[in-house]
Amino acid sequence: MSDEQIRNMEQFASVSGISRPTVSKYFNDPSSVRKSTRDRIEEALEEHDFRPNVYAMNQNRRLTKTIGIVVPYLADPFFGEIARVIERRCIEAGFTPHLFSSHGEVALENEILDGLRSLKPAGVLLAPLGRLSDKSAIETFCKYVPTVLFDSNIEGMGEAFVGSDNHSFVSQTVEYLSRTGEPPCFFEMRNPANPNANKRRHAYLTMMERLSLEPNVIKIDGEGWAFEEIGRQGGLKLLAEKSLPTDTVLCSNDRLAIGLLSACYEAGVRVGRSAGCDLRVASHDDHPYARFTCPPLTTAAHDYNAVSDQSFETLYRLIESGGRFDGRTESLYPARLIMRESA
Amino acid sequence: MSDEQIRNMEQFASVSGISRPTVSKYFNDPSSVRKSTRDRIEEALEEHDFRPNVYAMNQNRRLTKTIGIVVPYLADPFFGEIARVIERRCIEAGFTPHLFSSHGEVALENEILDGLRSLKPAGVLLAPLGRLSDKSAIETFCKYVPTVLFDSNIEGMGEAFVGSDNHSFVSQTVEYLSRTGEPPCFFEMRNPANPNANKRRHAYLTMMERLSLEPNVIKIDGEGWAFEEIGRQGGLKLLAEKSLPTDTVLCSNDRLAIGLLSACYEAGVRVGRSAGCDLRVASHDDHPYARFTCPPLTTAAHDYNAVSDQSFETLYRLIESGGRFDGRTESLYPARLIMRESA
DNA sequence: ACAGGAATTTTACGCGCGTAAACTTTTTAT
DNA sequence: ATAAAAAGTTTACGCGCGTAAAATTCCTGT
Repeated sequence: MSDEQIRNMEQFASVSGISRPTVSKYFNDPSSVRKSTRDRIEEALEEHDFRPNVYAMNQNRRLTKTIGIVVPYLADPFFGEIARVIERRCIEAGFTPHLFSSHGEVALENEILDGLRSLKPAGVLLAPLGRLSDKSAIETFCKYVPTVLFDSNIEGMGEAFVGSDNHSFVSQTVEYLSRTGEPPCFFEMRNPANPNANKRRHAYLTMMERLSLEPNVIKIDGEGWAFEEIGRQGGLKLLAEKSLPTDTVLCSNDRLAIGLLSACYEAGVRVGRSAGCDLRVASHDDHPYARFTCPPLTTAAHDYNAVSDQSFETLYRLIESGGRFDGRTESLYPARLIMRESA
Repeated sequence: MSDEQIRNMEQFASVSGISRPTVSKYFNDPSSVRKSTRDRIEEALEEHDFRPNVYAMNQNRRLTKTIGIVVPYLADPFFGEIARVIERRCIEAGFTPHLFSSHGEVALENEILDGLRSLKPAGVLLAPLGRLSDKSAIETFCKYVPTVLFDSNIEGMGEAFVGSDNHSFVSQTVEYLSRTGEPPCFFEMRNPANPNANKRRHAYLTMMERLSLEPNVIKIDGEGWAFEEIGRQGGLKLLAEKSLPTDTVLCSNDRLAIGLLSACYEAGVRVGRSAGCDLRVASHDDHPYARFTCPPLTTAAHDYNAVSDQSFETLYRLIESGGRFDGRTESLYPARLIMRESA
């Protein structure tokens, strides 16, 4: 590596013996220049390790190579994992991902969207807060920025939605549970923030009807994103009151189930499907910690990779199409039942 | 809000009746202009909602208002939580935080640092991977960018380090455990990625010696960041071989402990401090899930807020000081023992 | 009312690169 | 070999804002 510092593309172009506009083309898309020139540039690149100024690059470009990724709550390992896979796809495709977390707050979600607009990203992958989201803020945002929603759907927002097929999740768990024991009651938050929760309740009710079983929805109190604690408190209350209607509980999501299992342990209720157990608990999501609960949690797993890949692919097509699709598409991925000890 | 779109600061300045350089000053630091002008600008701002072009702003600035935050593994809720608090501090202080996760990979850590350099951030808060980190890459990075290390220390790197006092963590748990029952053995990974792990082992050995007790370090196999699974496999092996030397296990960190508790449950080993239990398990970190394990985990808690605040404060002072401190400082925060059921 | 300093305006330049147009060279196809 | 097409070069302009210097206006205290 040479000692003299290259300060701008002009200087770099001259030391590499190529004109600046061509070098500019190269950095925009290496495959857009002839192989022989590409080689010369890359040779010079190893010599002088020059990187074009990000700000100057993007300031006067029609479209940046930036992709925004917004998740509602990054302390949830589920989103940590999704973000990881999506980031990787972006980088592989030559984009620069920018990751944001709303941390469960509408104000922050709006701030992020605001800031994102001034980043002028090529596109945005948005997993909104859900019920709490400021619909009109998101709608306005989507008007200016090509956006694909994922994980949680808000009707009509964004050019497409990619998520999991909640009916597939619930139908598998309900079918399995009612086939192998008492039919499940459904354990959820009274005012779920996430729209998936509503879809899951509906799917539960539909499935129970189809199986000619009596549905039973248990709604527990609590607000916010501390689902485990909410599940735990709700569980403790139910167990103390002995008001569980069946010996089989299907939780809306794994984080609630983690709290419920903790409550069961504390209350001395044995959870599991083997003989001598008092209660079966199952759930949905296959949270990264679901396999470490006591007992390990039977759950319906997301196809993390499929959702991540499809989210990015859809956004990529959207960007290529100039930011608009003809119609809003929804891609839903089915679940895979993961049988563990809890049910 | 007016219908005519403001395209640049020039136009905004004219509609607000202020000169462009003054408007520029305002956006750089609102308190740097007279209150009367500030009011006029903010009035116009409500009318036309103009935001200066980020790229043009930063391109020709001595110092951007960007702060980079790098964590080793974002799917770990511990870092999710820390990132949340730090991001908030940055925003409050008028900076724009950019969050990155190395996802446990050196190559990615290096890429992030590379990309960060071209972002020309005012400063960076870096929680390195640790043992796996490319020391020379980090050293080079720190030469160009004012950097404060946090969570995991690499000797001599960065202008300062802010983290937890591992001795405080371990001394409290060891003291408590040996006072209330059999002295603990120490449960850790054979090749821990995180330097805190080494400090904790040393602290354990020191404490045991001080208490005139026989130390016993158990090293389990496994690589990577799937600590829970590593802890679980290690635990299953130990329990099957019945090779645990004492009935009290102190884990290096909570994620290992979560795995170990899962193994205990599977093996039918009753964990807890009450009568009739086979094993006591304690640990360090107060992971967000530690209170939901079965039984809830006795652990030594980080002062999350103090570490986050101090990290940001230190970086802020560093930026104000022009990017260099006279000497490298290390701020260590003590732990708080959290007694739960597991020990 | 006035001096003195602070704040603002004017003027002017440059940052580093995208991009367009016209021209020249190289490659590909006939 | 020759024309057509593709790729590269030259030249030139502009993006939106930071920033510096000089001129002007404003505010504060007396």
